[in-house]
Amino acid sequence: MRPDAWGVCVVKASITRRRLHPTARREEIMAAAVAYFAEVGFGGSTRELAQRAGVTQALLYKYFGSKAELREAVFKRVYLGRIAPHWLAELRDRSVPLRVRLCRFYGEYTAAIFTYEWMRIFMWAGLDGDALNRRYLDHLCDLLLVPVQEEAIAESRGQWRPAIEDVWNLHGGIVYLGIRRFIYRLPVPTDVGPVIEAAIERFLSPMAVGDGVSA
Amino acid sequence: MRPDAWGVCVVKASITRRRLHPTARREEIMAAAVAYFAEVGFGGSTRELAQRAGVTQALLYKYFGSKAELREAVFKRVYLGRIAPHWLAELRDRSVPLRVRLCRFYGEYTAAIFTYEWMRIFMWAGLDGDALNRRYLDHLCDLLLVPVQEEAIAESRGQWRPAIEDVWNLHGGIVYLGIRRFIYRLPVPTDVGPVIEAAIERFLSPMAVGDGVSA
DNA sequence: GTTTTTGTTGATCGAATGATCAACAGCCCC
DNA sequence: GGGGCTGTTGATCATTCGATCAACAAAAAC
Repeated sequence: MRPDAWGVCVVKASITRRRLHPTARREEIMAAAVAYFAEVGFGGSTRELAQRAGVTQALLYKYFGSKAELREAVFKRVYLGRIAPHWLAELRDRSVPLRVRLCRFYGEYTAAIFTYEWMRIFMWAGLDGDALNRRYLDHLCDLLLVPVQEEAIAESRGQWRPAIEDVWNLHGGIVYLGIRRFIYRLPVPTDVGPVIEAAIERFLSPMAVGDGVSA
Repeated sequence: MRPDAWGVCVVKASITRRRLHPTARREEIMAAAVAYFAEVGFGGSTRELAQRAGVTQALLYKYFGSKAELREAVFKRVYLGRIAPHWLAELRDRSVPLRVRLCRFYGEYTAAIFTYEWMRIFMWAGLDGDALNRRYLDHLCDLLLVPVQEEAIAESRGQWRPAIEDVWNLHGGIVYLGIRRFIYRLPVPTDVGPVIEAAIERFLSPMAVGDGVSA
């Protein structure tokens, strides 16, 4: 392991020993931890993590009191600030057709969460029964899915009243693209835009029925 | 642990020591393994598994050569025979409206896979990068999703040609119900039937456009 | 250049893990 | 009811795990 550090000089193995500012070192460890735990889950060993971070295993405990603490830090890093504040405002902007609003929102949302790290850590955490996971989805529902539901009712002038489960179905169908790609490692279209737009079109299809008659 | 075995008589702890037929014992271990690994993943210890199965840890190795072998047996148990052969025939039966066929199929399909064990073991295996996982989904796509696509084209007399990604979107939206319930442990409707029917209705909505004109 | 500070390491501990083996004991057969 | 087959157990081994600590050395302060 780390064959590059064992090139010519075999005597002094600690060539690369560098002293970093605690903030920078902590950042390096965090980055390695996110990548490592995303790959193998939180059952991964602190030793291999340390090796990937280019430090000793003992050093991890100078920055994180325990493995659980490191795990929590990884969660916070992955979850925090993942929901952009302007998404709600965009979803509520009734000067724009709902179809366009939804396409924009899910374009940005999938751009934010369709990453190897986010998708997998979220799933590992879900299986582990972590509370942060549930809290994130509850928050997502209250903050974004319910507004989608309300905007659909508003745009159809009350003629179409989708259940929240219909919005979850739209959401799930889209998120499942990321699950197929990053969890199951199946091939999915590189550009998910058209697929998402088609899904949104179908989601809004009940609106066209009442709309055509009333106009 | 096993407090019931330590009731009055403390001297002889092996009261419950029973000799079972190898087939029966193997079955007991398998059942315990499916339940245990579904809960905690394959990182769970053989000792706790043995405890739940009511046997010693050493006995596991009389029935399975290694933990990996036991794991494979659990996979096979969970995957094998999960896709009912008559589903394809039902999906192909053009004497029944496609909407009805899809509702019946996904009613039976979700009844088959929306279990704690199947959902979670499938997800653990997916994150672990197991090949069986990918093979199952490839098989599912070829055997059932492509037929759904073809039947949609046929029923619309070629007027609507959904992409396979549209079928995946339908599928994902439905499966996501099980993910929310068994992976994220979120509340979902006890009767998912109406939700699924609504999703199928939206999936088929493009058909209504061309259909009304041509008739 | 010397001293001080502190980021970093190698060694190590106790607990838990997968796996093995001789010894035990329940069940079948005569 | 007494052997004998074999399902089952307790003890044990070698690793690996998370976590700790004194000792080292690179950067900062003077």
